[in-house]
Amino acid sequence: MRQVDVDTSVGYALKRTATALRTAMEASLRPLGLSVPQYSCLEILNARPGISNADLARGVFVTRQAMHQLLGGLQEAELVGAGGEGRVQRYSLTPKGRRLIVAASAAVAAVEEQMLSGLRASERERLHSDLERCTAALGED
Amino acid sequence: MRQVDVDTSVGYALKRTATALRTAMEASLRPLGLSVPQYSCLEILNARPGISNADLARGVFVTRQAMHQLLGGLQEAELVGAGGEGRVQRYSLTPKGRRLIVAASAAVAAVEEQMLSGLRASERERLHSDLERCTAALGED
DNA sequence: TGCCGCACGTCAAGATCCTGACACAGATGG
DNA sequence: CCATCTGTGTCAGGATCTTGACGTGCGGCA
Repeated sequence: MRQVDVDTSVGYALKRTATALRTAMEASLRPLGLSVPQYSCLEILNARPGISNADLARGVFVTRQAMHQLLGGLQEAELVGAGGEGRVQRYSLTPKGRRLIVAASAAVAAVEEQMLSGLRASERERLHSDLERCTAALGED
Repeated sequence: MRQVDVDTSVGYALKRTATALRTAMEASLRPLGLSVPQYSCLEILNARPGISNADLARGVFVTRQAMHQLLGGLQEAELVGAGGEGRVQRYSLTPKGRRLIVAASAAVAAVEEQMLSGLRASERERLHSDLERCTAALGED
């Protein structure tokens, strides 16, 4: 029976890296008054305006309920606006939100650049490709 | 100013993979009655018997308080035992805990094998190396 | 047309984790 | 020898996320 070794396990390395990245992102976003889920929400909202609550939740990897109250806070801060015609509310960034996401995205890009500072461009693409292959392999139930 | 693109960002790919791995691990460990933090705790406890609460917390990437009540549940289930001489309690696996971690570790190893099924051995080592380089690059404040 | 499945939004409750705080043991340095 | 500091265990309190459930609208299909 195969076992798991903490030192050689790719899964543990993945968790370590993900945790370090999240910690660095939190520190980077704190001056802007944003948490990581809030930033993720704004980022996706910037890329896909008019998205619904449920689709947004899937993009940030949280439940619809969590996204719901997350959006409540962002609307309170006047960073996102809700404009829906039917039953489903469609959200988009306010001008204030658009200004903030530019700075936040740059801050996160700097963190990501620091994380990848030891890798060349070809190695970065290789890492990205490997990660997506792993995600795809886990997706097949 | 550089921005973040959801499709090409290594950070997002990292988050997607880590989330997929955690979800698969939860499904794999549920039949054994273990959550992911509980499994992580047992795994580290198996590798380093007699470890303290604080060291354990650092290994699982949670706070000491969270680890404290996590250990409470594991002691309730008689999977770990506490034997301390001084002020610091030293924890280790019970025979029951040792039996369970063997099965749990095998289940998690199977999930990890599925995740890496599309990569050859050399590619796996390469991925592991790249991830550790990223972690190291983020560690330098 | 009418029915049924499905996804969405939303409310309530519970669990998990974190922040803040306090007391205490052991190491360090005057 | 004593003061100080760091690390640890522990106790609330609060914030965040999840699970579970309910009502509603929308689209496929007989």
